[in-house]
Amino acid sequence: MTEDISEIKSAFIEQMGLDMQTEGFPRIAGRMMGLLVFDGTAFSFSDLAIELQVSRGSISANARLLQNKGVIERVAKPGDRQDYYRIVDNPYANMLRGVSERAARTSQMIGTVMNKLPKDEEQRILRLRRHSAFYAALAHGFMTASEEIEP
Amino acid sequence: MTEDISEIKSAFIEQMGLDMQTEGFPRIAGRMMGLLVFDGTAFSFSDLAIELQVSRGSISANARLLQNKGVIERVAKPGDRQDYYRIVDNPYANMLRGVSERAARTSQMIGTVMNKLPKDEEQRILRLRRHSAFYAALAHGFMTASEEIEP
DNA sequence: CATTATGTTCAGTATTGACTGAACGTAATG
DNA sequence: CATTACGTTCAGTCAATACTGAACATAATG
Repeated sequence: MTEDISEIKSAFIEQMGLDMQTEGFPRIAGRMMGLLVFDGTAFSFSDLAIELQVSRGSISANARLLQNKGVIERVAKPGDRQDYYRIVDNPYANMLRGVSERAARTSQMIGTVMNKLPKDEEQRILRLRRHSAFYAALAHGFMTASEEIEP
Repeated sequence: MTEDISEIKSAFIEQMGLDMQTEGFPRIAGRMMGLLVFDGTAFSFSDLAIELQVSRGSISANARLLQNKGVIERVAKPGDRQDYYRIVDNPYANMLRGVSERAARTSQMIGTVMNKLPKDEEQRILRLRRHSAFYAALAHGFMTASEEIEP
């Protein structure tokens, strides 16, 4: 019943890679996150490259990406000048806040378009209002989810 | 203050195209949706091709895409054998349900991985549990948003 | 039946973006 | 100072995918 852990691990990592890819992120970013979530420990820059079997260039790019998203953080190890990365305490709330903000921005953008329309365009204004409300609801939903995770 | 409507319109359409593109959909699908939202009326197949300045092949592919997503619907006009498309009454709730289901599936996938781990892997199980909970919260957030829109 | 209108399919093209690997700059080490 | 370790950058490659346009199938029209 209990498979070899290393098999479970690599399956999980690959799955995370695919998931992130369908969400529009680079696959390597997903695999990197998967590795860090699964093991929980900090990995050095070069260990990441070895473990994930990718070039250092990719590690550099994707580590920065995940760091900017607030998903991983850089930590120092005394007596070692390599960069170490680990998953932050609650990566998910950070991610959600990001998505929520993007939705809110889109909602506002549509509101701006709406306000440019002459007053007598009632039907059109109504449609755009619904459209804007959709993104507002999205933003709200993400915020709710983020608070649910990190109360 | 009030710009020419056709300018607002094309700006809106292009913006929708870009937004959808960043969400991982074809740009034309976004523009098509933008046009249909902005005008609210049904467009014939060939009018869509003309208005959006794209090939009929693209209209065919993207209309099907949006139709499968429950965003637009095909309507018939008496005395005209062309296909007409219009935005459905509430496209947004449909979209949200789709995303919500995807998140729920991922949450379950992680749960499955979790259950394969031996019981003494407590820390790892805890990390995966949090991870799974994240996607569950996401799915829940989307559902909330969908209900908020379409009570 | 011949012609026209309509939508789909598919091969080819263009574009986008991820990834590699080598060159590079910088800082630590001896 | 020379060497080594490290991370970044960038040009080039590869793969995925959007889009076009022509060929096609189907059905309506005259």
